[in-house]
Amino acid sequence: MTTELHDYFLAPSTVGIAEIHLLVVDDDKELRNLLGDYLRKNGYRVSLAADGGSMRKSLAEQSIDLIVLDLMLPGEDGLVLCRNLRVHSNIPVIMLTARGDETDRIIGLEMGADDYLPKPFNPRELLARIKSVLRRAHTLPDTEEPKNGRYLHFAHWQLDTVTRNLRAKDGLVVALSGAEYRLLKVFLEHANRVLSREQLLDLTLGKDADPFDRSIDVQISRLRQRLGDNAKEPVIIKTVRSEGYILSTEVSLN
Amino acid sequence: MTTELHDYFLAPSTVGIAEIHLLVVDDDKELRNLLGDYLRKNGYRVSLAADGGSMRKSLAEQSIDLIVLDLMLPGEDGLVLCRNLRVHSNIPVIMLTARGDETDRIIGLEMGADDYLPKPFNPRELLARIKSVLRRAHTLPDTEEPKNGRYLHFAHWQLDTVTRNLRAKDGLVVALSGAEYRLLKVFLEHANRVLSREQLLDLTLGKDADPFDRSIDVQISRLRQRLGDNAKEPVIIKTVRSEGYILSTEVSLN
DNA sequence: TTCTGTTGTCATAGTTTGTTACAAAAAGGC
DNA sequence: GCCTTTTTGTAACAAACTATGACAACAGAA
Repeated sequence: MTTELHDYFLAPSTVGIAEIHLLVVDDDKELRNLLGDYLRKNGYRVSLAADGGSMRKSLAEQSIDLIVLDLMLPGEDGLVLCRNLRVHSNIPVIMLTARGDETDRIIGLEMGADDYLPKPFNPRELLARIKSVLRRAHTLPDTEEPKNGRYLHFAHWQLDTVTRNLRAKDGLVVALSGAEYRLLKVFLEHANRVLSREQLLDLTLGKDADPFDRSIDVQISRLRQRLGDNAKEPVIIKTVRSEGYILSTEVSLN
Repeated sequence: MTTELHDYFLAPSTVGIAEIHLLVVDDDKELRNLLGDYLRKNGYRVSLAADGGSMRKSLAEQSIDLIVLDLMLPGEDGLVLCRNLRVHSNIPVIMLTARGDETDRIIGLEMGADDYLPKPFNPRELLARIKSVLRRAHTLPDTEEPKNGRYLHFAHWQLDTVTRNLRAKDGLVVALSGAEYRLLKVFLEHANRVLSREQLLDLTLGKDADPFDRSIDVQISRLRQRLGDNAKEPVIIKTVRSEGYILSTEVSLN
């Protein structure tokens, strides 16, 4: 009896049963404590941070499920923090901002926030958004897409869900076929995890695996070519021998 | 009471994304109809359902933007329905419930409702919440898109059922032929759903499908040209290989 | 009638995707 | 090391599918 990788992915719902740990980052002490109390009263474990430094400290020491981040922070800007979070982890972020300005909202989402809440807000509203974002974030395997806003972020690549293009910030555009798009999307949704051919088939085509089906290999090969990833020394999608493939986001493509 | 000519000009009947389609699910017939009338008077398109069964039927047949769901339903419980909705779709839900009980509110949000309204409520309150939830749900960082040529978001269009013109908010008017009009109308009525060639033939011509009929393909091609949608990279009407076509209003669902 | 625009059919070209076959690479045994 | 087995990469082929120009039939208007 072997333990299959598959087993690890079947029950991420258990994550939701554990106590969920939020990190509230706001420089306004009163608001911070108020939020902390309110969220605790609603069943969350809550840590607080006043600035980017203590935020990083908390992140290093604890396992955080979601960050509530004020846009305006002394020292570092919330947007910068948010972008860094996006690049270095996939902890969901809800941004708070002083004005309900459309521009801010766009910027917030561009920077990779999972949701956005203009001050002043109703705490109930925040609660609802936290739940909603967590729901999306924890729907890891199968079915629904956690498309937050328009793009899926992959370092500084963006997968355009409308055109099915992959766009780099520098303007480079890569057109993908349907299958390539689905495959890459699945990888992005499960970044930094090994995905077996079985899983990939299931997640892209809803098909179950014929034990000797090489179609995934071929699609991987095609996708790598599109992404400019060399199979001999792949940087984006790596092969895990006899297990499957993994997309790694710990990659800088400069 | 006379109908004046100018009424026609002021309020041409239109089918479009602009018209938002609500589904009210409540077993109390009187309240249901009352709500329906009230919401229609306020500019929404409204469907009604008395129980979980007819709710599902409506959802299968029509493109619904938001559901107003009573907590207490005969047969299936509203909460269960709500949770199922959450799992299987992302249509926003506003829950109605008999008591203004805090517990219920929490439960409602737990189950994934986007908002919650205790009975008895002021219909204007419901209206406000509907707007608020829709605003949140439509959190598309959309509109301006590049670049070389026209890239219009489809939500900005309206199909005029009198003149059979397609009108853009910016004043642009596209005249459609009869077949194109019927086709687009069907797409709008079933936005964000994949429609098979068979269905499209049936819905536009009442014809059933000859398995080797390419006429839909040709009409799609013509419609795309009218809409400025490039077949290589369609934004409005996308091809779903071996399934059919889908009109997407989201800058999403894959 | 003639003219004009609409619509279905057909034919052709182009795209996408799974399968197969074989070479190359990796892992192990000796 | 060298040989064998297992696994992966991918070119090449084939099958399935889609896009659309061209044309003819048709309909309605002038």
